[in-house]
Amino acid sequence: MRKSPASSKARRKLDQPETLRSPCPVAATLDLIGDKWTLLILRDLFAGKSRYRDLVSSPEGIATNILAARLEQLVSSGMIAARPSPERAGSSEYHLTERGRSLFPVLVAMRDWGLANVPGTEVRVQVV
Amino acid sequence: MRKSPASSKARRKLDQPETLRSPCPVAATLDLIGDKWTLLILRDLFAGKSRYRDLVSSPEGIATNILAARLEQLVSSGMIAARPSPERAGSSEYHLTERGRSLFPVLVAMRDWGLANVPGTEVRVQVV
DNA sequence: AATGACACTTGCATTTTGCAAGTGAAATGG
DNA sequence: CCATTTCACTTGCAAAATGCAAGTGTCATT
Repeated sequence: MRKSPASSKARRKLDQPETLRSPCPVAATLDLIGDKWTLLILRDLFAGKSRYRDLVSSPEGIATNILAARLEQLVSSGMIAARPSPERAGSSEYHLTERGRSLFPVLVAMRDWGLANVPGTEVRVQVV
Repeated sequence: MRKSPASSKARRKLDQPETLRSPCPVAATLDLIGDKWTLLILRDLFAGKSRYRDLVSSPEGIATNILAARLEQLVSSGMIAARPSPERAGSSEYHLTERGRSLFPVLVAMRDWGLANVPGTEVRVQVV
């Protein structure tokens, strides 16, 4: 299909802002993942999904422009990598990098808190 | 000072949206804390801060209208409680509830990830 | 060749964020 | 007691982000 979705940046700093808003590691992490969708995309990748339509079809109903933008940010920040799809020429699959995988404890902590605190939640795919 | 900052809601559901966007506990947790400021406020409360001006003066420079709005949401969702301030009549101090304290593992996981992945971050207050 | 599916992009309305100034009440100083 | 300062916000508005719905280009299928 079209050009690579990943926009490689010269001397890329893994999409952290040019200057940190503070030296706090929590703040820096939030600057990368602190929105309502990014961790859900990572959740799905942990669960084995890899194609754009897999991610779009998750139950939360992410908007396609938001998904595309988040995937680009995740590639740019080194959490995921896009690989050519074996199924469809010109298309990509998305996979977690080591850096992305290292967010697993964050996902687990959020999953556990949600299960303990929000009635009506349940784990359906036992990954996170 | 003026009326209580906490807006008590009839049959309050701890500020979870009326319907979950999915049964996923990660999604439900993100709906409560998935922005760039909420966890930083909780971080400061874990660190022992309790007054509005303490929170405003954190290094990240939160906007006052955002801080007020987040405090209201946190009270509404049961993570923190507002108590009358012993220092200043009509003013409140904010303190973590049990529910708020149970977010500690989320903060720790984010702190640890940030320290490992974002150069220039460091822990200054050894709470999270 | 026509049609359908996929991976987005686009235009625009709505919502959220955040700046800067302002407000009301309490505390402080003279 | 009055004036000033401080605190805890609120307000108005501009900018940015979000998200709906339609559209586009390419690949796969019929």
